[in-house]
Amino acid sequence: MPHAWPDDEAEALRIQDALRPLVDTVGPGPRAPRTVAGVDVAYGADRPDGSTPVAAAVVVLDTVTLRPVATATAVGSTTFPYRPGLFAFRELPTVITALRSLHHTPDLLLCDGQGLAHPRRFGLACHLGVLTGLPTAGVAKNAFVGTFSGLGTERGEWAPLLDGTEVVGRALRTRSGVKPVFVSVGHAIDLATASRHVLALAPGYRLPETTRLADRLCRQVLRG
DNA sequence: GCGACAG
DNA sequence: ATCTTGTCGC
Repeated sequence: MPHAWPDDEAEALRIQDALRPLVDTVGPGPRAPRTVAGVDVAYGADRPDGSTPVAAAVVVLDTVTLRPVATATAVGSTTFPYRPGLFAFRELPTVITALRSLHHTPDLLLCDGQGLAHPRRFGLACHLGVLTGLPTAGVAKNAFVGTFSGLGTERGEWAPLLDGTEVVGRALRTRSGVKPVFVSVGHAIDLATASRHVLALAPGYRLPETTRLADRLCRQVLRG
C-alpha cells in the first residue's frame, strides 16, 4: 500500500500528505555510524515516447576510512515530470530498486536534495526514510524553502535555515569561503547530528564523499 | 498577475 | 538534471 507511485500531481500530493505524519524528526539517530550511504540519480536524454532513462546508485562508505564498502545500482525510466516539491516521485522508484539489491544496511542514508526543508515538510529524504525505515538526511546544493543570515565564512560554521520562524534545516559551510550546503532532517535523526556527520564526510570538497561517489557511479551506469 | 522553484 | 573545454583566480 505505502509503495504506490502516483500517475499525476494530485495523487502525488495525497501520498505526501498521507506519509508526512510517519516522519520521525526527533531521532536522535546514530551517534557514531559505522557506515553511511550516499544516494544519487542521473538522467539520460528523453525518449520519443516521453519517458526518461534513469540510473540510481547507492554507495556505502566506511566512516573511518571514507572508502566504499558496498554499492548497488539500478536502471529504469521515469514518466513523472520534474516538479519542485514532487521531486521524489521522479527519483525514488529507481532508488528503491537499487536499495533492494544492497546486501548491507547502512546506519545512515544521505540524499541529494531536501528533507524537511520542503514546502510541505516532506522532501525526498523524508520520503525515502519513511519507505525504508532507515535514518536519512538531505544534503542539497541549493535551498528550496527557507532563508539564512549571518553565516560565517569558515568551514564548520552554520546558520539555521528559517521558513518564517520555523527551523527547517541548516546552511552548513563545508569549505571555507565556498557556498554552503543545505542540510535537513529526513527521518529518525536530529538536525545537529545529521549536520555533524555531513561535515565529517566532507573533509576536502563542498559535497560529502557519499554523494560525490554516488554521483560518479550513477553517471557511469547510465552510459554502460 | 508575475516570478521563483531541490534535481 | 543535462548540453560541455578551456580557463580565470587563489
